[in-house]
Amino acid sequence: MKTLTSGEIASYCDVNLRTVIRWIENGKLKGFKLPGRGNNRVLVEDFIEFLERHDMPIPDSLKGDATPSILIVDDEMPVAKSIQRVARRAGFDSYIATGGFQAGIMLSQYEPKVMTLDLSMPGMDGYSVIDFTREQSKYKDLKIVVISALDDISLERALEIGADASLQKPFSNHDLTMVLEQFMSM
Amino acid sequence: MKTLTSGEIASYCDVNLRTVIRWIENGKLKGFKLPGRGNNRVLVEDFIEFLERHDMPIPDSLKGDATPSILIVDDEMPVAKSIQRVARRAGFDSYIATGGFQAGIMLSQYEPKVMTLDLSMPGMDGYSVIDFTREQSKYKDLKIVVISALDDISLERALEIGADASLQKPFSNHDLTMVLEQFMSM
DNA sequence: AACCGAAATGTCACTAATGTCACATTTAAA
DNA sequence: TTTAAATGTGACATTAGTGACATTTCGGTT
Repeated sequence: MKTLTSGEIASYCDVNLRTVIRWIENGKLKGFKLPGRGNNRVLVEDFIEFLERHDMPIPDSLKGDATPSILIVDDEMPVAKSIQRVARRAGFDSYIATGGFQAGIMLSQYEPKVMTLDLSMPGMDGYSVIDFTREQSKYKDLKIVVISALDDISLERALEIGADASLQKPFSNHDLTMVLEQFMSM
Repeated sequence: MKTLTSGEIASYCDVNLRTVIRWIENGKLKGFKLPGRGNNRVLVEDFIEFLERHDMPIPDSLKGDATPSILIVDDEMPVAKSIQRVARRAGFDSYIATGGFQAGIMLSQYEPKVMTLDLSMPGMDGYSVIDFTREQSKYKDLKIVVISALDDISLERALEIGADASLQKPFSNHDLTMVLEQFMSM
């Protein structure tokens, strides 16, 4: 729940402070007032929404974490570690979840940019994970990379219901790197 | 009767600590002082009233405390629904998760006060869920109620590794109500 | 092109609120 | 008990809000 002052918004938009206050007064920009003399505060999310609504450029410093991460979901630790190595070599932070429950908590906690998902984890339906994630608008920007030893048809089905890429085991480090770099730079 | 420190309020409002103290001094925000040097404390309800009075956004983490909820983790929807009925009749809000992944996300998102957990869900190790949850200080106050058709020994083991109560299937609505009421009032 | 006028934005000075800093002291955690 | 983190305080530095007025912008008109 980070907020911005009218002054910060003024400098972000390269506009006079007076103008920002008028935007808020007119209801063009949603904000609220502190009890004292009524200094204005604007929620970052409201400001971003405002910028998008007016097709204004969004400053990098507002775009969330400076270091986007990767969540690796795989019950086989060796495999997970090897994915992590590739990720690290490409310069990305990553976390490993070896079960569905952990994956859910870590996804919610770290808000990674990319999630690699082993479709064939015992006792966990990868498809329903994709389904459930895609239902939540909160994760609409999350990229899901399905990794599995299953056949092509299974991978295609995963793509159909919302995965963004698929890799068949065994995958080449090069292919994985390409996919990660592509998604992490978006 | 939870209270907040001046520092917590400062970070909630994204305002300097000095300012919060001034608000309290001016009577704009109701609070009281500790005997020591007069460190400030503010009742959550007073703070919420203050936020509402000034049309300021109310942080999710405070809304949660206002209406503590229950997360029901069970893959069998009829069972989950029946637990939910009991919860509702006792006056509690509840959410249902039918898989580990969903459970993780919902736990993190709703921050329920109590989680009922079916130990014998296919393809999901209930013990590891308890283990993982207990490792995180964030969920140290979460009450875990294990519900299972397994034998006594399994239930006891669950209690040993961190569950707070156990109920054997089939459970009586009365027993469940008692457990829920006990934990929800803590 | 030049002109016009309304609406939006910028400027300025002044006052009040908020932030900063250093340091003593208390709390809470280990 | 020890130790690190949080809090309160005073003096002072910055920033924000306001009103009145100047200036720019931008569309339509000549």
